[in-house]
Amino acid sequence: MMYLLNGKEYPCPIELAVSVFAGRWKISIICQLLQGKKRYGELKKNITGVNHKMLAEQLRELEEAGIVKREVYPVVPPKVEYELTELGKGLGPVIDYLREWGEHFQTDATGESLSTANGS
Amino acid sequence: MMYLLNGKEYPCPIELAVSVFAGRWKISIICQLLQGKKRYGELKKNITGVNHKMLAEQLRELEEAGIVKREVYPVVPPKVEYELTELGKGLGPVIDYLREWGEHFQTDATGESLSTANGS
DNA sequence: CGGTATCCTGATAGATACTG
DNA sequence: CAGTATCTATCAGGATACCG
Repeated sequence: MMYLLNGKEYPCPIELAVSVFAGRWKISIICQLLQGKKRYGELKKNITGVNHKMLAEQLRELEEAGIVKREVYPVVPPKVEYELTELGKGLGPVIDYLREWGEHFQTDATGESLSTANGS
Repeated sequence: MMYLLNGKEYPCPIELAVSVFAGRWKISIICQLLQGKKRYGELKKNITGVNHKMLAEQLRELEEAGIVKREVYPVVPPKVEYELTELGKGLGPVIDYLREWGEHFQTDATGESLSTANGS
C-alpha cells in the first residue's frame, strides 16, 4: 500500500501529510484560508514577508495537492480567489493540534508583543 | 509573544511544531521511538534508507529540541539508547492525526504491498 | 492584478572516511 | 558500535524582470 501525492509516492501517510505543509509559507496560507475565501492580493498583504514568486508557487502546489481550490474571474484586471477544498478543511483539527503542542515552547522573554503573525 | 526552539524564534507555534519533524528522517525516528526505547543500531536497521551521518544528525537535533533523550552506557563497545521525552510523547496524538489525514491519499494501485515502512 | 521565467544563493542531504 | 568531519550534489527559497 502506498500513498500518492502530486505524482510522488510515500510509503507512509504521515510523511505525506507533513510534506503537504512543509513548504516555507504553506502553513500561513492554510491558516489564512481557514478564515475563508481570499484573493491573491489579500494573501500577499496578510502574509508578511512572503514574496510574489513564493506565494504563487506554494499556492500552485497546494492546489495540485487538492488542498486549495483556485477560482479565476475573467475580468480586467484579473481577479483570482483561493479557498480550501473539503480535504483542505480537514486540516483544521491537525493545525489545532500542532498549535496546541507548539505552545509548549512559548516564551515572553522578548518584551515585544509580536502576536501570532500571519493569521495563525 | 514568541516561540523558541534551538535558539531559533518562531512567531507562530504551528510553524515551530512543523519544524520539529520537518527533517528528512525525523518522522521515522519519532515513530520508532513511540514504540519504546531503542538503540542506535536498531534505529539504523529499522529505518530503511537512512545513512549513518543523517541518523546521528537528526537524532542530535531532536535531542536539542527536547523531544528525544539520549542515554550513553560507558561500555565497550559503546551502547547508546534513545527514547522520547514527555514532550516527545506528546507528539503521539499529533502523529495519529497526521496519519489519519494522510490516509485520504491512500492508493493500492501498485500491486506491491510495501506496508508502511519505518514503523509508521 | 496576477502568473511565469531566469538566475543566484544558502541550506540540506548523501557518500565517504577517520576516531575512540 | 556509535560519533564526527569533509566534501559534493541537489534543491528550495528569494530577488528580479517581463508577460497577459
